[in-house]
Amino acid sequence: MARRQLAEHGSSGLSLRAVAREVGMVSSAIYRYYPSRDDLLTALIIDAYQAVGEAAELAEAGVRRPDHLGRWLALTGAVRDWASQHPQEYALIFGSPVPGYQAPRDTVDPAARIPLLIMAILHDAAQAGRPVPAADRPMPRSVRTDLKALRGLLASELPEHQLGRAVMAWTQLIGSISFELFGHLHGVIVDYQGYFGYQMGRIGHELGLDLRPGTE
Amino acid sequence: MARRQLAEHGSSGLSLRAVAREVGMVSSAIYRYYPSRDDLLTALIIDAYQAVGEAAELAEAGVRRPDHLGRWLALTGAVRDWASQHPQEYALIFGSPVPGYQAPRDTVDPAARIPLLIMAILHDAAQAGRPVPAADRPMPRSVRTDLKALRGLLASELPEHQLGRAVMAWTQLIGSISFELFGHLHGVIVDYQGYFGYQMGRIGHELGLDLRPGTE
DNA sequence: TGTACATCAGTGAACGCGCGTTCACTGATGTAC
DNA sequence: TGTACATCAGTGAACGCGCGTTCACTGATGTAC
Repeated sequence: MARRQLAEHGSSGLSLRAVAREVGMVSSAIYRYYPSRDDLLTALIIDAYQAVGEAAELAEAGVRRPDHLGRWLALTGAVRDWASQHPQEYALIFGSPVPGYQAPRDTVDPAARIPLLIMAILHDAAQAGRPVPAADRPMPRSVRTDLKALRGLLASELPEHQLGRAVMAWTQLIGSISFELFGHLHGVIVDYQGYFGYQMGRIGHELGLDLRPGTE
Repeated sequence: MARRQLAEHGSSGLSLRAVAREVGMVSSAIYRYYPSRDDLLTALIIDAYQAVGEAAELAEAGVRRPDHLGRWLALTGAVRDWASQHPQEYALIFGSPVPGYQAPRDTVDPAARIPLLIMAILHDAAQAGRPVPAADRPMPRSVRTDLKALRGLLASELPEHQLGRAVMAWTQLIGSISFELFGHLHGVIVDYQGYFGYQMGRIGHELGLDLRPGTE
């Protein structure tokens, strides 16, 4: 019961007592469900990753499969929307790490949901015959090694420089949302949504998602 | 005295009592220098912005003026170095906002130091005859308006799309450092420094900092 | 169908801790005559 | 050169608060016979 309530409610404050308050229980009752604060925190973090991942997947799934740029834009827009609707949960997963808390392995898979979705779009684009933009500059050997390992992990066929672009795109997506949410563009950008869309369009362009298929 | 000690010491913990401990005073002594925790926090934030700004300026100033890409790489490398040497201070200014704290106007100027330096590099590059990359996609009217206002503020002559790229580059710089520092690339990237340099090189390339002068 | 007991979900008081803030104070340093 | 007083930098005890955690408990629900 309370577990479901927790899952539905989400966390607006991240202390054990705040969570208890939110679900209308006394703080000690939480210990019926989680052995300690850190375990509660882990559950909240996993919940948040799943929630944002689901939002992204849902939006992305609503776009025609061959429209790869559209899928990228839907995904990124959904992440931004989710973040602005759940700023506390967003900060919990993408803000400063909680001091003294070490994330366990269980958080890894949920955290990978969105990056995997991005990779899937790039994969589909290549599969559909969309040319992968050429490498525009030399990549250091060590970076190539890291990205080769990643490619093995994903069983992907994309070239390293395209995987590098994907990791950059994922970094930029979260970096951009954090900058907006944490107020670093205050006084510079007024139409955040417009600026975000423009940015993500440019990144999608760099990923080659708007290139005509079969032009390689 | 204690003020200087504070300035030299920096903040490794951000609570008033932690700062007092660090400078070897009793917590109440802090009130001799700052009327409240929020004022202390403001001072620490300004200090941190100035410190990272100074590190960036110093590194950038060490590069030959015509080497615009080198200046960008020096600047970004210095910010990353500073961040990894002062993770707490970095999180204070670029991590999740402190709950209940509202940054006053005094933080605006120090916070603008690095973005202004980035703009200066782009300005110098254009001045030196380096062609500014053409706009590659249409920019929404609202974004154009925001960037025009920014251009007025800076008394700059750069075209809007180049200013947009500059804001993106600034966002990417901090986004990339945060991703590394907050552990989001754990297990994916091993050689963080190499990957960071590669990334910043690509961004400098997109800014046109490696284009031959006079080729426009 | 009724009684006896076990399981379960949650309560409420208490603990020790670090926090921001206040207040009366102490003792060293500087200034006036 | 010596005394009297003001200023200053920092001390130490105390406050109320929210935190994570413990513990003995209560009362509702489920199961056995």
